[in-house]
Amino acid sequence: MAEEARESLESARVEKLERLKGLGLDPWGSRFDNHEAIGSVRARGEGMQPEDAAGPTVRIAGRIMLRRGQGKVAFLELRDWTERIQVMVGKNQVGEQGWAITDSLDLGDLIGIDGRLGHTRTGELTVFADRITFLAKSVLPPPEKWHGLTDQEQRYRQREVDLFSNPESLQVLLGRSKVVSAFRRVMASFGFVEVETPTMQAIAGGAAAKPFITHHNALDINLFLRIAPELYLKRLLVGGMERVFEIGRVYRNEGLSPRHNPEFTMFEAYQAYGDYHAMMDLTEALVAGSIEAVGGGYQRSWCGATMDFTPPWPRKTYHELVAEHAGVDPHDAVAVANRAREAGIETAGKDPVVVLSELFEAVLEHALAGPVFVIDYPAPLCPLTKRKASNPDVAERFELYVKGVELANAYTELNDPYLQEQLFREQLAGLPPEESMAKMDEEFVRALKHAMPPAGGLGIGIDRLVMILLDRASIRDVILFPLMRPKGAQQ
RNA sequence: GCCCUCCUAGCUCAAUUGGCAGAGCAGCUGACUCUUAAUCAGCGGGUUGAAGGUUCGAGUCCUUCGGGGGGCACCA
Repeated sequence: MAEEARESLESARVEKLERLKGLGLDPWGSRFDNHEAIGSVRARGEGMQPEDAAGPTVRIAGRIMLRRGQGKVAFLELRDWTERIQVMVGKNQVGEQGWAITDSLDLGDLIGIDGRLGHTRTGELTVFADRITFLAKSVLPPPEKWHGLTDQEQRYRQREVDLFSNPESLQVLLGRSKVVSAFRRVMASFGFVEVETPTMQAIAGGAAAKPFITHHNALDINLFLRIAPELYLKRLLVGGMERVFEIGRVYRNEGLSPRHNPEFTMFEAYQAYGDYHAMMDLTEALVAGSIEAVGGGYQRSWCGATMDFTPPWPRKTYHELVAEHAGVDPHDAVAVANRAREAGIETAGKDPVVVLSELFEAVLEHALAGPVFVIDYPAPLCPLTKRKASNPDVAERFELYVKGVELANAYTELNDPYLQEQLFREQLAGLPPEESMAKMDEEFVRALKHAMPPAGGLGIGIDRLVMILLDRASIRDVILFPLMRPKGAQQ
C-alpha cells in the first residue's frame, strides 16, 4: 500500500530520532544564537585564498540538502534562506558524540555547525565542522534532491516544501517582500503615512467587482469583504490626513486565472492637492524603487517579451489609442459599434460608452506593449473621478498597462459631493449593478460635503507588478498560499 | 460555469498497435577521511487519483467522480 510505503520511510527517520534521544539530545532542538547567514559566510570566503586551510571560525544553521558519505568523513550541503554551503564533518574532528549525530542525519534535517571556513583540496569553499548541533528532525522525506518539487499542485498546496526545495521559489517570494518594502520606503520619502482601513464593509464600494459576503453575529448584519479601500482613504483626506496610503488585501468574488486570485494585495495612495499627473510621477517612482530593490535594471523581460521601464513612460489618451489601434473615430458611436461587432462584441441595448469600453478591452488591452499610461477616460466609466475642466465628457483617469496587463489605476479624485451623489445613482445601460462602480454610499457623500481637498489617487496591483518584475507567468507563483480547492472536500 | 489537457513508488520520470508495472533519486545493509546530483555491492518499496464498464487481457479504450494546469467567460 502506498500509505505503508510512506510510513516505512517515515519510520526509518523516527528510528533515527530515537537514536538522537538516546544520545541525550532533543531531536526538536532549541535556541541557537548568533549564527551567520550563509550568504554572508560565502561573501567572506570570496576574499580567502584557496590555500588558507584554517580560516575564521563561523557558526551557521540550515537544512541538509545533500549528503555525501565518505567513510569516517561526510560532506553536507547546508542551505539557509540566503545561500548554500558545503560542510565537512570528520569523525576525528567532531568526536564520538558529533559523529553519532552525523550518523543519524537525514536529508531535510535542520542542524547548526560551528567550524572553520576554508577550502577543500578541490577548492570548494567549505565549513570544516568542529561541532554539530542538532536543531530539528525532518521525519518526512524531502523531494528529489536534483529536480526539487515540480508538481504545480503540490508546490501551491505545500508551499513550505516548495520554498525549501526550490531556491527559485524562495527568491521570487522574498523578491515580493522586497517590492513591498520598496513601496513603503518610496512612500515615506514622499511624505505619505501608512494607514489601515476596514476590510469588512457594509457597502463594498470603490471598484466594480462582486464581493464576498460574511456575517457578524453580535450585530446580526451581513458585511462585505472589501473590494477596494478607496472610499475610506478619501474620508481620511477629508479628515486632514494629506498623504495616506494603504497596502492590504482586497477580495473579489470572481474567477481564478493566471492573473487573478480571489484575494490579492492592493496598494492605494491619496495625495491632497495633487492630481492624476502627480500620480503618474509617483507610479514611476514606485516602480523604479521596486526595480532597484529586486535588481536587473530597467530593461526587463516577461514571458519572453522585452520592455523598457526607463522613466518617464509614454502617456497616451484613450481616444488617441482607440483611433490608432482600432482604426475608428471614438466620437463616432455608429462606427465604434460597427467595429465592436467586427470584434465579436454584442452591442444591442448597451450604452455607446460601454460599447467603446468593451472594444478597448477587446482590441487594445493586449496590443499595448508598455509600460504606457492610458489617460483621459470617457467620463461615464469613471463615477469616482473628476471631470476635465475643459471637457466634462472626459475623466482625469489613467491606467498603466504593461504587456496587456493592467498594473495601476489612478484618478484626479472627484470631490464634488453633489456630482458624486448623482453619479452613484446613475446606472449605465448594459452594465449589471454588480459590475458598476456606482454604489450609493451615503457616508462617503456626507464626508465629501465637509470638503475633500482636490487630490490625486492611485491604486497598484502588487501581485501583478511582482509577476512582471520577477518574470512569473502566474499570479499563484507570487502569492505564498494561493487559493486552492480543498482536497477531498465533499461537494 | 463551459472547452482542452494532465494525474504511474516519498520525489523525478518510463512502459511499442491493449499483452508479465520499470528506472533514477530517496530509504535499508555493507565498504570508503577531500566528496561535488560522490562512488561501489546488495535489499525492500505500487489498489497506476477513485468507482464502474468494454475485453481472454486495461496504466493504456469508454463513462462518472475528485484534484491540477491551460483557455473561454468574468475581472484587477
